[in-house]
Amino acid sequence: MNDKDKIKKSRRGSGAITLRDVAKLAGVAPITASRAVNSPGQVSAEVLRRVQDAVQRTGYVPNRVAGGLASSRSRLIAAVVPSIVVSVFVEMIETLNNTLFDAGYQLMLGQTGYSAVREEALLEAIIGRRPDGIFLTGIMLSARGRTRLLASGIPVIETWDLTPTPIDMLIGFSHADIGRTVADFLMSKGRRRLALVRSGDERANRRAIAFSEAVAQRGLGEVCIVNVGDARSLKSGREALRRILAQVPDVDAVFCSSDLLAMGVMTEAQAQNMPVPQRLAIVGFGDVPYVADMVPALTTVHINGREIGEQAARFLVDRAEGRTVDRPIIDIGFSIIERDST
Amino acid sequence: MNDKDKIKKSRRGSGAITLRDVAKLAGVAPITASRAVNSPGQVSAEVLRRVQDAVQRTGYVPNRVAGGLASSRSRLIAAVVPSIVVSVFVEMIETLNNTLFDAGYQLMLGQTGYSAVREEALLEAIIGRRPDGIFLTGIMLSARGRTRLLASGIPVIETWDLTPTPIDMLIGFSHADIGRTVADFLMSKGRRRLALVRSGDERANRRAIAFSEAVAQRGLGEVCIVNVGDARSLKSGREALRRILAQVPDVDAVFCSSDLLAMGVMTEAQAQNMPVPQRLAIVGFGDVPYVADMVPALTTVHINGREIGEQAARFLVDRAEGRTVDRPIIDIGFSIIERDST
DNA sequence: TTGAAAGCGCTAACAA
DNA sequence: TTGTTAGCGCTTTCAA
Repeated sequence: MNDKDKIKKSRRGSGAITLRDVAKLAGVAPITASRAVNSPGQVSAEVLRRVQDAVQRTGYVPNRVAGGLASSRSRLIAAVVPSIVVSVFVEMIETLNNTLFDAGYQLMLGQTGYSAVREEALLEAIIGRRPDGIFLTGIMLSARGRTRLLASGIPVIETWDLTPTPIDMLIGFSHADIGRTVADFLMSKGRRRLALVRSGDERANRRAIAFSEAVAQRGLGEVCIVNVGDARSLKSGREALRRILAQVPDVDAVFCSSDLLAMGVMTEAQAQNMPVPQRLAIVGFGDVPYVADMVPALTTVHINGREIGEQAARFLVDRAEGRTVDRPIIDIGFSIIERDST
Repeated sequence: MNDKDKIKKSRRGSGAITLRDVAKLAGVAPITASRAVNSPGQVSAEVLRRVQDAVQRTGYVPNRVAGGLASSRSRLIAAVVPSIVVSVFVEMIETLNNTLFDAGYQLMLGQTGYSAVREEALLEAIIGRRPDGIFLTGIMLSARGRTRLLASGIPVIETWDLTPTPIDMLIGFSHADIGRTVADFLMSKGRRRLALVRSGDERANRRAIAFSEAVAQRGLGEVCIVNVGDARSLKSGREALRRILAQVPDVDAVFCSSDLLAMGVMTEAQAQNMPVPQRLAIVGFGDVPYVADMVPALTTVHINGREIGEQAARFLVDRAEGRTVDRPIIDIGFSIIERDST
């Protein structure tokens, strides 16, 4: 077959090998070549061989953009995350990405940086790409955002929180429950002067409120709360403990919004010769891998990010392929992993 | 204008609002509506107003997939990372993502999990999506991979390493230089019994070799090297120090492949009552944010991941928009940040 | 400044 | 099993 050179380049287009080129080389119609590539079972052995041969010789890679346009299936899933630097989300995204990839989907990543303006722009960019599904970290609070997502008709999964009114699917857990449970846990250990270090976001706020209420209910008075805002660093944890000690010198337990803040509190406690857990109990949030191996090992709230990512991927793929998801609202819960810091 | 309801749904397609619908509503041709949306300056004020009004009323979001197919510009950049769980890459990816987004590009993320098979599949999936650029963490070593990338004609940037034969653009630094420099640094501090804890990858290997050679040149004998493979956890750092101590009880300095491993070594040293830095000096790699605030603060090799991400984004966008990049091969260097652990 | 025509590269629908 | 036709929703090209 020496008609290989017949391939002509048109004035438009990328100039790359197309399905037409492959079909011509194999001596079949484009649609037959398409079937040979995408559903080999539908095609005779002879045709399959010839097409595969042509693909080999040309180095043809199917253009999924064109395929997506024709079939209205992009095989693209978009994920919205506040920031991948926040390690508590990283394993979730990794698992989401890998599970999707194994199912033949690609992940498009968007970061809001906890900014509403950016989130708005991101949503527009995402919907414009017509992904087969959208993964949201957290609940979509903005009414405009909800409306747009609903109008787009794209399957959406909200995560990392609970709400009675999800846009579509949901996998999360109760932040209020966590606040309450950790407070009860610490009080059951005999701690009486509780403090809390929180980041600025809404979910941390709800944990903080529930924590305070649980403490108030037992008549242990006000909880000293330090809000570190966006700064989710070890350093801000250290500073936070200093601020707490200035206000409540006899503090005996601190619940932190993240494991990193907890490490900061622990570092500062050690620097100030306050033995952990004897003098000060510390509870983190997230259970990132390394906190189990610190000395002392950190007690923390475990969130199964991998399971959220995997389950979300499965839901999104099911919906993308036209299957209905029967129980698409899941409370995945949480657990307190008790280690040496309490 | 009550011809809004004239919009008919064809049997194919997603059923979403299209540019045609908007054009019809505004009483102009589709191409005019396209210009009003994409280059408002090319259109009369009256037309602009009518089209914008129609966009508002319909909630139209342009389909970038179709636009991309027509213009052969997807405004998508693909990034290949070993794993986003490895924190040393996270800031780079975050910055890459944000810089691209601000320039109007979306990031598609792919993880190889350090697996060659996965990398191969990922490359195929990526090229099939015809992104306007490809970001690679590391150098593409596989010949097949290089060939495919070259054949695709897509701008490629390799990072995090140096090579005389990049596929296209490159931003990196020398791992051999790092190994040598850290060895010299430790020896200049009077350390004589050096050890090294490394992960399994090729770049860590090159740092290790150069480190050993520099030590051998000064006649200080064999360096004890522990390879922890894929396990980049704090725990494996702890185990590694135990193994080193079994072989070289009088070890006085350890260079680690990552800050996390270094934290593990430090944790184990504290657990064994070996004062850091008096008895044992520790050097990490990566300078992830929190190691500056630990006690003792970690001396480490700083890699400017944010700059790599930002510069790479700029290069890729330049090339995507048809500009040529004049010096597309950059050695970004590294630095040793001296803190309390040495 | 505006528009008509002709694709981009692929697949759904229908027919043979 | 294979092929023909007609789009998917947009933009390029060329013309008015």
